[in-house]
Amino acid sequence: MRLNELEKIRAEKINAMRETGIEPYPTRAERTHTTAQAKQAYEEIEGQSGASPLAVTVTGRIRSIRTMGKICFAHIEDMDGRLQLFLRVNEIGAEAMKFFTTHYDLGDFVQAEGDVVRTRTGEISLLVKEFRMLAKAIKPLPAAKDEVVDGQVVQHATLQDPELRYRQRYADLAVNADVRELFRLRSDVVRAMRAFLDDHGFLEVETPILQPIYGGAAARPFVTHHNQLHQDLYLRISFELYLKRLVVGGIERVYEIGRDFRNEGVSFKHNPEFTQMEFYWAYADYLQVMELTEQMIAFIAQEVLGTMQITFDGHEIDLTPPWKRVNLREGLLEVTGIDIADYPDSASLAAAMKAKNIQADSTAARGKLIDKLLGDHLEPTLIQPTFLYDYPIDISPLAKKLPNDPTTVERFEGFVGGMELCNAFTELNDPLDQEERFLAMGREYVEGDDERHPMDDDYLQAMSYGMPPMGGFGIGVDRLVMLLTGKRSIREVILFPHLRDKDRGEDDGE
RNA sequence: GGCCCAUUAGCUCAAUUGGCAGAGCAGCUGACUCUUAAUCAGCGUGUUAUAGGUUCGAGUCCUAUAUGGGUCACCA
Repeated sequence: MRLNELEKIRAEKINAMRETGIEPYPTRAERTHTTAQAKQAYEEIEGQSGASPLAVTVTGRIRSIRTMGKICFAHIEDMDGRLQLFLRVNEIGAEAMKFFTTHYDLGDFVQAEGDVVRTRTGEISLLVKEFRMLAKAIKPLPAAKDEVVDGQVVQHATLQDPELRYRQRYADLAVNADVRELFRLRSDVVRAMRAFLDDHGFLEVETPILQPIYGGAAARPFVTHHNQLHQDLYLRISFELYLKRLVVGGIERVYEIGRDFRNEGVSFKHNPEFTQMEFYWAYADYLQVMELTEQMIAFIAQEVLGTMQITFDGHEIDLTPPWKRVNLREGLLEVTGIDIADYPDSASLAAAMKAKNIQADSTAARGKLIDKLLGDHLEPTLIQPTFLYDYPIDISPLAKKLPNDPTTVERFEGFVGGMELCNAFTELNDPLDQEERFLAMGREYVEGDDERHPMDDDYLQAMSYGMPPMGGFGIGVDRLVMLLTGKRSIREVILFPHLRDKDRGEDDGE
């Protein structure tokens, strides 16, 4: 390990401690109270006359030290918060005081035992009788200093460099309490989502991440290889086809929360691996799924934030159901003046778009053009929660056609804050129709669009055994967390977002 | 992948038309028995991302590279 000047000084303290017979990395620690428990316990007995002193043992990381000759104040931080340690020569002796001030640094993990007291300025503190090093830090944490003004923590210097924050998330978490809070909230979101689905009779399952045939979404997969089986495998791009197999098997309400992998561009809203939740609901259609969706999101917001009013990207957003419902064709007509029903093929649609000065690739499929219109012109306007419904069939190969319109499928997407949040449809359960769609996809696949669906014979076989009508749903959990925390970058809500490898760069000819 | 911006001390940031690289925090030395961004006195810790180039002289100008950020393309 290469050490800089600061680190050498700390490493030297480790040696000095060992020389006096003190182990700076002891095997065990003791704790009777967290910092918050200690404070709470003290407040409960504080007023009582004749109460005996509250003796506690706490543990945590040293976040501040203020030495004042024969006394010393230091804050330690644990997962619950902070507690001030109050060391006095009167209490521990000059030798122990000297040892503390010369061997203990910011960032060290310590254990301290003593009585909880209130200092003259009113802060509940631990009057230390015994203290012990639990783990000596060699590297100084990135400087972070804050003060509490009117109950608000004001940060004066923090770790801000995004690269360092993402690559060394441990340091980010250690010094930025709001980051810890965000990931606690993320955990709350997932827990609330799970509770909602469990309460509605859904069974949580786990399906393969390594798949011989990928499918369920239009995305390029990661490829890997099983050595002993001499078999290429794909990291899943969605759970869809496996979860629907389970509905064939009789699991009428099923969901999975897990990781999807897509071998595509990285951006502020795309990470190569991201957390997805999908559920499938037998005997329901997309309208019922729509209702359940708005209830679920509202429930999660209420559970996690205590409100359905959120602020995202400067917009006040109200998640209270029911959400606005807009027919895709009508929505596009309103913002672009183009009625896609008037243009049944891609050539005429592309021409209509060009007539409106909208860039259009006339060789693209009609569905792709509609998707582009949607993404460029409609999506950014959908700030308040909105369901867009009824999508063109050619970008929805797993969704069921409208009973009276074979060009359109029963599909909706939910948008909030100008961002796509979820996607759902009435699932196609006709195996012959599905085979035709696969074949059509296969043709496009061969023609070079490597994001199209390969044929999945086993999935067709499953459907051939009989698949009940059902509604299906998928939501990007990371995006939901972005929405609920007001973060514009997906990297802020993923603990270890993907970053380029810093140590390479020479030998991988791009 | 294209374009734009950034990269200076452990952290946050300065540095005039190209002219000796410097502040706060933390760190080191000392003082201080109720501090809390503690205070006071002293100490500046650096391959200015990397490799070249222009120049008497480069943190500053030019080229390339790396990483990050933004944006466009891409993206159910």
